[in-house]
Amino acid sequence: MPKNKKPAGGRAQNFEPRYGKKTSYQDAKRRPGQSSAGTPGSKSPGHRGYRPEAEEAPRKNRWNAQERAGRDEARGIRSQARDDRAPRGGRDGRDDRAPREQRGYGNDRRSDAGGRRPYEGQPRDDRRTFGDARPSYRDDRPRRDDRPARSFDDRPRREFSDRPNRDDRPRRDFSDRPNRDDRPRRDDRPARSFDDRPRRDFSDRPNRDDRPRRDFSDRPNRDDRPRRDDRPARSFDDRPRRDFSDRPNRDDRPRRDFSDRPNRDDRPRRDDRPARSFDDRPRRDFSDRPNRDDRPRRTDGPSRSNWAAETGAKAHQDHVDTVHERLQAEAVDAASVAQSSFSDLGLGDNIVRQLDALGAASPFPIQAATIPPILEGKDVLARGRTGSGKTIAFGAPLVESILRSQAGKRREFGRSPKALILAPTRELALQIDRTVQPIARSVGLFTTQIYGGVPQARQVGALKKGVDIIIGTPGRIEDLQNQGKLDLSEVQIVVLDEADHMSELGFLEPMQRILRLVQDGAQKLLFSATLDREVAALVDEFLVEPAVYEVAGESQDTSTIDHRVLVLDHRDKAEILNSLVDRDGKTLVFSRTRAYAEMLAEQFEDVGIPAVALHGDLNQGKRTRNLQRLTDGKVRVLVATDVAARGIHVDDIDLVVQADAPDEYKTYLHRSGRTGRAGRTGTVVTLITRQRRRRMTEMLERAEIEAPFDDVRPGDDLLEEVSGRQASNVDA
DNA sequence: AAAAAAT
Repeated sequence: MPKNKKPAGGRAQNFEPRYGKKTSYQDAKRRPGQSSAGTPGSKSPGHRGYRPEAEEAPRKNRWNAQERAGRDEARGIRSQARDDRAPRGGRDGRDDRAPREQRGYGNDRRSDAGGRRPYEGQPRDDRRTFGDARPSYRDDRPRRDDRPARSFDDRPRREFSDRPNRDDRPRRDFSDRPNRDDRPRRDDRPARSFDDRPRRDFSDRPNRDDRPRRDFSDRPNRDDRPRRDDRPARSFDDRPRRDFSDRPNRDDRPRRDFSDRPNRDDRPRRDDRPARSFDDRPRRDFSDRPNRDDRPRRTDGPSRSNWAAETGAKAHQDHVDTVHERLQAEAVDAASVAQSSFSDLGLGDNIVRQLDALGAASPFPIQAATIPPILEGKDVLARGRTGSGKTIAFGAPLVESILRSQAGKRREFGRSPKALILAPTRELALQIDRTVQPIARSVGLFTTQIYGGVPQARQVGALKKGVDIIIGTPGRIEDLQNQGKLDLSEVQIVVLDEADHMSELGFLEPMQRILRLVQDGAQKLLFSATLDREVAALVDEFLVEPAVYEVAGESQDTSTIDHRVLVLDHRDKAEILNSLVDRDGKTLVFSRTRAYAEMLAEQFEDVGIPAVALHGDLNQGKRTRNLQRLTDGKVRVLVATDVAARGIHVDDIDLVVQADAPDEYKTYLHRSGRTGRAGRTGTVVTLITRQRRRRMTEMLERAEIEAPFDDVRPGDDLLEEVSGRQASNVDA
């Protein structure tokens, strides 16, 4: 077998080599089921918080050298795959190209056929070494197999990002970049901030007001749209069919949602529609389920509000208003909870102090709403707008509850976890841990992260010592559970962050398997900014009389986000993207595919805009590092797939660019929610081609977002205006 | 299409 074999079913776009991969030699030494903790590399530490510093120092250089070699190798592979790409120095290397003004990428590139790659190549002499000198890594790389103690597998990869001696390293990626320091416009530009902008600029835009709404008025098939009834359930495309197909009494419903809604066009009715479609439904989901009533636990709380129950329908009919179905929720009036403190809500002093240290001095509305019922032990569904503070809303009461349940008990070595927090991406799991861990530590509880893409040893080691709260992603949690290294039987509280996403195809079944492993009486908490009927499959099986909460009056039009849609010709897209991200603030660019995300990051680099990518084809170390570089401000542009759409919090992202429009309104809401967090302002720009206007309009309707559409060409002042730069010849 | 376990 060739040593350099590729995975049989490997992905076409493997941008990163897998360092942690075991050789067949090592695999043969290890028996299935045998812990890897006994292998030489892991040194199974004897206590939590073990830092292998003694042997780490010498190892570090070796690993870094290897990493560099691997990265260069990856670059070689990549440029071979796209050998017509303009080659130049590596992303981390010195940039010896001409100054950016001479390179230019503005209107002068209009003639460029295709417009995708504005820069045709300079000679790739700065990379020649990789082509010839690479065989030592690629073909006969003896060091990989011969080294006895493979340190990569068991080392905690993530420590590289926060290692103190990282800053001391001489190889600084950005400090010696000429084009970064030289850019004068960056520092000189006067107050690029959004505050002095006239806020809503669409109102006085001539071309907008004058437009006679041509898109809709003269479209024949929109006014008399007969196709609507013929079309096979158009708006359910993005929802999992399973909810409807296998429910017996659902099939009987005469598709009321669409057949009796003829007047979508002249919808003034929207606001006066009294009760959203849930009230007339027979509440079949819960009342007649046999396994629900039989369950013995927590049926003692009669005051509990039911989901989809009459209690929820009272005060917020005016704003419970989406095109899509929503869960009926008990709205919490922000004003009514404004006076409460975390102490009032039932949290202990240590936790309150820690929350204060985390910057949460007083509870946000969603926190005030959910903390008391969670402390009471209720199953809770909560919908809180992006950036509204959901992590603390479940994290703090979870810690308090576990603390109370453990009161008087000593922390035993090897105890099984008592709480489980599940997230759809590793980055989100990490981020949740960064909030929950300090809260837990403040009362002497321990958390650990259980997610894939990193060696298991450290995670297993933590579990062996005993952990109270687990935060992770489904795959690795199931994996360790199957290996017998993780016992979920004592879990008392399970949190599903981004619960609607976790109920989608592909996630649902792992979630069901995991939830079946925890004790029947465990408390379940489901959180998401877009909580909807999609969670029904999980709610029906696992939740008992859940209370549903949302914050009253919290709709998208009260948010602090400006939404824009730019209509462009496809051939102009690359150039327009370049000018959109050429700005001072942090910009997050979304693409639909990993390959396009990677390509865009390179494209931006090629025009002198430092950018990194975040997607599932990168190894976890690179994912974590690239996200951190945006957080640190070492790079201002991150191009990501929807791996970054949900939950990820980076301070001060003030522009989100959707290079590919999302297909689903919920995706739009989550991507948009990476900006405008905690009351800050932000702009979301979506690029579409002309033929997509109608789809885009419909999606925005579902999202309840108003956004002006503007035709745009490269060089238009509108681009600078949208990206927050001062337009030269536009009078404010 | 992406994400989530390695292999």
